[in-house]
Amino acid sequence: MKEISEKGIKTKAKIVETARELFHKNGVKATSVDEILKISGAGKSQFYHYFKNKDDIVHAVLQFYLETFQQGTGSVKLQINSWDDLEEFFYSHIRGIEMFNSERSCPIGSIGNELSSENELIRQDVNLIFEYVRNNLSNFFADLKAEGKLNKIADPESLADFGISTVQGALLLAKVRKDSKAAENTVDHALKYLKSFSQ
Amino acid sequence: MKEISEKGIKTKAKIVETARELFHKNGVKATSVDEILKISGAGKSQFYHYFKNKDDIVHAVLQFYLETFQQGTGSVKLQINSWDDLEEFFYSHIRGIEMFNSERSCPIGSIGNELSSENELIRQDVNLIFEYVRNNLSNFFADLKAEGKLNKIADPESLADFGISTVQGALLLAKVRKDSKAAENTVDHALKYLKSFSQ
DNA sequence: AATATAATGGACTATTTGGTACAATGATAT
DNA sequence: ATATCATTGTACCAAATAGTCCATTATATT
Repeated sequence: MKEISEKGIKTKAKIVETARELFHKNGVKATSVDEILKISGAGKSQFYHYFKNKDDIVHAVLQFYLETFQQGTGSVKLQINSWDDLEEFFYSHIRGIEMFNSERSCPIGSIGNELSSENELIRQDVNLIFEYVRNNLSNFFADLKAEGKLNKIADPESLADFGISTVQGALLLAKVRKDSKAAENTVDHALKYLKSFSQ
Repeated sequence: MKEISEKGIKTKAKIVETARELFHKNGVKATSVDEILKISGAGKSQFYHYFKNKDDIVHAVLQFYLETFQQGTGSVKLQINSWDDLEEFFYSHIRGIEMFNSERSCPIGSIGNELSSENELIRQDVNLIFEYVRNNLSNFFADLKAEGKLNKIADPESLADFGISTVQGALLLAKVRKDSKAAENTVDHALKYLKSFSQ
């Protein structure tokens, strides 16, 4: 496979989209290649024409998420330049899980949890995305601090860690509870804490 | 299987212990029944003598965790009667993952993430444990409040949600990063926030 | 000792899994 | 038109999986 035609791009994208949905809904290990193919309408030869193996499509799905963040095309915006933006960042995750009746957690964290111990490359993929998010949060705090709008004792990076963790934990809790209320509470408190450094 | 002998109890316990370790290390779906048997040294007939099916042993493992909490026999203590106890609750989780070089997250949350969408009973098992932990945290805050030692605006239950979420998120982040520092940061901040309600 | 019941060993099976082989078709550039 | 290369359909395979069956051994009760 050297080149890839317009048609091929479509086929490939369809497979990735289907895989993404199934991974999010049921998990990676609970999703068979055959199921992806059946739903996407593609054949087996198509799948292995575009992907080396099953791990490779997990990689492709994670790549998709990263690009979505980078291009700002998803429902979660990482252009955080104000406290309002930060609020929006947090609450967009809550809205995200509510769209699925709190029956799913974070599609990225979920893959990280399931496969980090088994596949080092996938762990790195997930980590890369987390780092990307972390940097965006961290930069927001650092910028505020440079402007003297954030308490001097505040450490931007550790606050960013705190931000990611609370979101991940909140989404997991929502899924286990099948209720988004605890996640909302978590996010409310986390935001309140972060804002307490504002000055 | 009506009664179960001393010997049987041992065999069963050995199987549960092995399963618990493997589920924690690799995940439930990544662990085959055969692998559990091979490592525990038990045979197939033994397994299906004591457990209905694979889901049933996941249930048994979760039951074990619940009992460990209830009996206070594990490394995480839920008898929280002081801020020191709460600190210990949080940091014992950090120590827990560091014991495994930050290559594992919470064994319970992990199962919740992997199986909640597929098996409703297991989701309820995990939820029950989370509720148990939540109640312990919540009661601590409520007691403080009753004594006038906690800010009146503080809501014990939502603070408990916040506590569980941060721990879960912290552990997940540690696993994906293969580093416990971010988890420590998270826990530090969470504790600081919770203590800010003290008075 | 006889009986009942629990505990084991291990072969077997049906199904699902990820992955391959290979031929056939479609498009495209010269 | 033809050679080339991407795309697709489908049959196939070997390995792994969860779960069954049945015979045998251990243990305890009478």
